[in-house]
Amino acid sequence: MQEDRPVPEPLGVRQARAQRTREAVVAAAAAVFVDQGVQAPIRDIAERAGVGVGTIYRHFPTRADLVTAVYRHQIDTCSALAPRLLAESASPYTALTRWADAFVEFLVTKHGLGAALGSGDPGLENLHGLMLDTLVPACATLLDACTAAGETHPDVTAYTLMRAIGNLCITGPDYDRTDARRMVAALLAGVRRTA
Amino acid sequence: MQEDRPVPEPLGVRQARAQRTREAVVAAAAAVFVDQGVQAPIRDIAERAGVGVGTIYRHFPTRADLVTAVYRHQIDTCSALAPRLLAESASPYTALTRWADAFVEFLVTKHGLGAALGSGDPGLENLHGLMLDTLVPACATLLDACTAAGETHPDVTAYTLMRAIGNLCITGPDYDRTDARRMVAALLAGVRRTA
Amino acid sequence: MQEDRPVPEPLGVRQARAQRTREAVVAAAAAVFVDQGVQAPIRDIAERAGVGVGTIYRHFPTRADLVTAVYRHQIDTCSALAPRLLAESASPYTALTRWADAFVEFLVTKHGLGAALGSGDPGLENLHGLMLDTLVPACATLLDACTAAGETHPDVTAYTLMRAIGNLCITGPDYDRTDARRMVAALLAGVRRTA
Amino acid sequence: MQEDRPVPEPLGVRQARAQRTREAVVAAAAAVFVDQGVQAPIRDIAERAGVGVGTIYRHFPTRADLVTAVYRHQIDTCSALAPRLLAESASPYTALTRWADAFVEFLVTKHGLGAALGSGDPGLENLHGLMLDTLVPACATLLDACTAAGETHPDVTAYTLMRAIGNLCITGPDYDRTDARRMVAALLAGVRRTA
DNA sequence: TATGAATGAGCCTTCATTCAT
DNA sequence: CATGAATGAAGGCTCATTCAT
Repeated sequence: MQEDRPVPEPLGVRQARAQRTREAVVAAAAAVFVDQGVQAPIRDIAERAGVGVGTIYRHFPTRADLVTAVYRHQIDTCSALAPRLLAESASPYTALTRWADAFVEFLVTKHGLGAALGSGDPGLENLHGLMLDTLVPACATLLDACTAAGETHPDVTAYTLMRAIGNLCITGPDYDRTDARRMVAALLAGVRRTA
Repeated sequence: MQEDRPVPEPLGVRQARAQRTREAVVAAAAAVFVDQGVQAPIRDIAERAGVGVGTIYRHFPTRADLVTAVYRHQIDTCSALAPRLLAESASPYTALTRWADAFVEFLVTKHGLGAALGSGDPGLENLHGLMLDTLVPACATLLDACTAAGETHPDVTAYTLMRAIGNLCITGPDYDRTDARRMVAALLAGVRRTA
Repeated sequence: MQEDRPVPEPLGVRQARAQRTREAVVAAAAAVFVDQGVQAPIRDIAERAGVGVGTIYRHFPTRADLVTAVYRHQIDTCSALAPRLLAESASPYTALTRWADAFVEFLVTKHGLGAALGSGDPGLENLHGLMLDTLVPACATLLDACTAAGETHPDVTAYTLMRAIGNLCITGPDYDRTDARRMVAALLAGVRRTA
Repeated sequence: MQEDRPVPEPLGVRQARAQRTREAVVAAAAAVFVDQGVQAPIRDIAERAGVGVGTIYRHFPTRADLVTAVYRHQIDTCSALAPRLLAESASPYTALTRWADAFVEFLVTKHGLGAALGSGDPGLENLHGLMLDTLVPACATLLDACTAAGETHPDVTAYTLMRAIGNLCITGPDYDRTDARRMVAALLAGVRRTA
């Protein structure tokens, strides 16, 4: 007595359309976040995406869901970079600096994310958690290798280092990405163990 | 039922009262900023100060004016510390690290100020300007001395360094003042020229 | 060193104005409640009162506060009626029926209050509490006297009776105040102990 | 990539499936009404029934249609009870009280229906009409018999009585079904003509 | 000067309803 | 027939800001 689904195939069509809508929302949100920061009104995002506010809420019940979606892909990419660099680089510390370069590049091109991470804003805990779950382990891989090789001080944790790098990437009119890069480089130089 | 005006007060008395009101507002704002951050509702500050909201607007037309007033004294103190440390310390770099310690101490005890500085929030430009006008020269005094002594890289500007330190002092649940101190120390170690 | 209040008298003027505003809001709310019920949009009430929504929220932080204010006076009046009727009437039961008449009259002229009382709507607990605190004791005075005189069944509580009367006063197109009065009369006849 | 239509189903099969869907919706609605009242969101009902919201709108264009469908069967049962009780009972009044007991039982176990009936909510007129068309005649059968036997006051109409009973069955935290039963019994006692 | 009542723009969120597939 | 994504009107609530007294 099997249930024969009345509409088996057309579902894919609708799902595809919904997926496109979802992506349009994410793209619009990313753009608006650059302009206005992650606290931008939902309505602005909806308008930019050309959808109704209800559509945003359907796909992303909370603001944090949307923020997370916007940055997830890039966070994953950044995370996946760590083991690759570790394998390719001459030393763990070199890998760490290269990875930090990539992380900085990611942060400074995502205006507002750094501030979002540091804001402690409730409702952005998902994003915070995402960072913790993906980037911190990636960073830890590199840092542990450095520590094992005696290249860095052992009392610096991956989380603290990432948070510090994130903070250093909060740019503004008189402190641009070049400054951020230079300061991050200095920070890494500072944690290097002078053997 | 005529209005019987009381004897008009001497001008000095009125001004003194206004000054006291102003100080009460600043004190209340400082307390509220610690609890709620610099974006706290004006009304909360007014209530804490025991004045009407209009009074706050009279004394501080913009929020930035209030934020600035709250931190001005401490900023001045911090600024005045620089030449003293330079005179007392064995080397310019030592003076710089000590001064940074004091600056970090100031920032991490002022919940939300670090974030305010880094937020790029329009309306907080006054505070930004205050930093520029007082702390940057103070920091520059030390940094220039370091550079002159060949202790630091010459391509690090006082403004950039201050901004970086400010960012590193944006604390949170998992990144406290101890972490901030350690990261600032690492940053300064990183800008030191290894002669 | 006494604080001499700078503005002692004008306060009364403003307070009087605020009081008038408050009363205008209550009057508008009463009218709107008749038209739309107690769940009417706050904006509608504000428009009817000729004030901004903020003014409503200033005076009545919750909807229940407003509902309560609308009916408080009449509830108090109704409550105060009970001892008077008890003193004037030939028997406690007569007093009870007269008081019920007054209560019914109050309810049926306040379209929506009966439904509000019976709705169990959270947020209207204040009103419920007001009823409990003022009308139930008034009713109990009469009912206890009846019971003491052996005129009514002792297992009917004042609260239950009031609630029942309230329910019977939920009128509609085909069940008007005349019907409500008749049904309440029948109910009271039913609780009368046939000696 | 041509659409390969499956063999078209016989009409009867499709209709049967539609009927099952309809019944699933009614069952889900009944359950949701108990939990949330008759104003529950349509989506909640659709989810509980495992269908899309569009399906509900197809079968029941208005909310009242759905409410009506949910209670129709029980209303019919209750209605059919009247002549049976009249035949079985010792007196018309006894039949009336027994029928009222059944009606009360129906109402108090259907959370929210009593309030729905008394709310005067436009859009629930269908339900109102259903009551009028089926229950009122049933009640009238009994009431007319009572009046003819001189057991009740002739000026109480069946509609008014039913409405009153319905109102008395609006229960809440402090007025439960036991109270409702007692009050209905009192009401009926009150309309009894003391010969 | 100080007050604080009043204003209303603005944001959030829910949900009834439509319609293309 | 069934689906459920999309829409957008509607209502709640907050708070910066003004201004008459």
